[in-house]
Amino acid sequence: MPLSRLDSLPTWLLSRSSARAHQLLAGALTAVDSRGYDYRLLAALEELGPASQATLGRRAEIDRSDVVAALEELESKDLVERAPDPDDGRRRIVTITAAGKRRLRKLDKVVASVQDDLLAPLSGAEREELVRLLGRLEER
Amino acid sequence: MPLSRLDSLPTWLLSRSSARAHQLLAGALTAVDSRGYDYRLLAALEELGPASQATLGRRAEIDRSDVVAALEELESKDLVERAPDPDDGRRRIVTITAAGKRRLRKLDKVVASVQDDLLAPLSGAEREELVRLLGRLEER
DNA sequence: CAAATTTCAGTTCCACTGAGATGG
DNA sequence: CCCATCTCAGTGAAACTGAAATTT
Repeated sequence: MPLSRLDSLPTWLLSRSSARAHQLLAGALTAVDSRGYDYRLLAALEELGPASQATLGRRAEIDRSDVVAALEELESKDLVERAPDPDDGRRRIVTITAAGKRRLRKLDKVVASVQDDLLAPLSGAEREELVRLLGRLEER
Repeated sequence: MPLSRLDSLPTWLLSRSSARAHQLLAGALTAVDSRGYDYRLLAALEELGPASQATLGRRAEIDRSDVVAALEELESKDLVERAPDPDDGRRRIVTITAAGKRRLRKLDKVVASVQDDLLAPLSGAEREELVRLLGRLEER
């Protein structure tokens, strides 16, 4: 029997797998008292080095309003520090702390384990192919 | 240069492509005065034939509470009809109307065009492979 | 009695918009 | 004057929860 209309729709399949990924991630991250924004911001910070909130938000693809709240929480946990940029009064420069780096290491492990869960039905070659194809989708 | 941490994460790639898919779909559907729930419900209706609201909701993966509101709206546009099930007083049987079928044809075209937009960077063989891999993810 | 269906009311999360304040 | 940044307040959609009423 052929796949039904819905079950072969790429948008439907993407939505389902993304929802499942989100569910796995959210569960694993809240179990270690973090949220998805935390990992994305910390990872962006390590990649970019100290950066303005706007730059971080663009890299982590988080809305400007949400960046404010998420960084406030990270700062309250001493995972990042924020200081005014001496060269540009509009900016606040965000820096990852030592505790932030340790947290990022921890989250790296958690996130890697979620990838493994999610991709369990696929072989190594298939996982690479999936990543490649999804990456190609971003080219426009 | 290697892919950065975020850019090669399957969960991240899925989240991005799903968000883009959702954005394309929502835009295209609101342009024809529909929403995502409408298409999923109408498609499920055509696939299942007349069905109870609960059955429809399970097939279209829409929460029981949201099914009620979405069907009320479809009924107000005369795209579906609801009648009590004579054999089971708990159920309301939902049937697609002629206008509903026409709307579904229209939405099929809209949705197909969104798939094409979304998958534009991929060849035909790659599209099939992507669908196959995403389908495999559901096996657990 | 247990289980399923429909419905209502309310919550939570995410992504976003608008606007104001500050500064380049 | 215009643009970028940071912040706050609020909006809207999507997904869900709890509970009640009805019926099997």
